[in-house]
Amino acid sequence: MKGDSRLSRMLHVLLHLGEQQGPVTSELMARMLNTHPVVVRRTMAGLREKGLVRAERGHGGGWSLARSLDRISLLDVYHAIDEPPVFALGMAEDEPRCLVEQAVNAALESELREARDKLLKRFGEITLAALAEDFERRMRRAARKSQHGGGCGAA
Amino acid sequence: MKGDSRLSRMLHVLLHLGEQQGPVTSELMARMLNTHPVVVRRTMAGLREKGLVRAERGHGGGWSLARSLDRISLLDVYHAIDEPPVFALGMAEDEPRCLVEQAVNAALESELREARDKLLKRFGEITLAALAEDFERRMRRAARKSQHGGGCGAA
DNA sequence: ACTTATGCAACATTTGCAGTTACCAATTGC
DNA sequence: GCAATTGGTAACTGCAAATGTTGCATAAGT
Repeated sequence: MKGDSRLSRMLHVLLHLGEQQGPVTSELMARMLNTHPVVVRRTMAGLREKGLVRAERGHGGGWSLARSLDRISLLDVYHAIDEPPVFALGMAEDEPRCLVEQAVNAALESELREARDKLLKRFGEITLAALAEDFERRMRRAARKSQHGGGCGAA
Repeated sequence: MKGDSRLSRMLHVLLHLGEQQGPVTSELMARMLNTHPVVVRRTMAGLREKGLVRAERGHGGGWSLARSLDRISLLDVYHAIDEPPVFALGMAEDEPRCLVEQAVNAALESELREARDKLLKRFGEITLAALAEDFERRMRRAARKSQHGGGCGAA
């Protein structure tokens, strides 16, 4: 595996939710993401708890946005998926007795914390509406070259 | 495990190498790192190939620095362990057909690339000698409070 | 020769995300 | 009421990467 793709996937389906109006089923989302409905529900559960989306059960049910895309930032989504580790790099021990290792940890933790803080700050400044705009640009550019619409194969 | 600890571990043992003069065996290093000699050899192999350390075989052999600590940066060590992934976050697909996903990937990749570049730039500015200085400070501070020396349990 | 080391391949273990199955709960339509 | 649809959740499997472990070959000192 190349990493935790939950953030990437949730951004993807949220943008699709922003396009379609009316609820979208986990089944359809799963086809968009090339995965399985249970994976969708599992990950979307966090977004529901944070109030980013709503889920309706039963006939005609599915997922819909609880806020407009310009009120959702990448940081909101990151929080909603439970803030998984940003870095693959880690310390050998968390509270080492060895003073050498303490010095190493202090330096690494300081750099990683700063990098993480800056990254999350940037995430906080980017809304899903901005990503949707970029998508529209790509749509228009693609439409000029070929003739088909630009959605997912599943959409 | 909380992440890839190879960078952390290599920094740790390199600082110990800087303290002791004369070769240190993988056996002893393994005790410093609470691991096994083969893990040490496996990871140190990269540093050897990059010319950061030397390994001598046979009686009285072991590992020693090929450069002084002020000529080794965190970035050098990162390169030497083969540049493992910095982030735990990744994309669902590398070359998606869906234009929505392309927009998501473009935004995420751009932010992650920038964060990585900045982090590695910082790594390039930090030498192991700087970490060793911080260790010395911790040593003196600990010596003032208690009576024992400040090395590893294994050292 | 014997002992001490590294070098290296092969295999087992662990950890976390992803995939899958199964069953329950809620809601709609007949 | 009953069947069909859809989310909620637990439990299990699959998989990839770092780590742990064993075994054996190679090199160097005594």
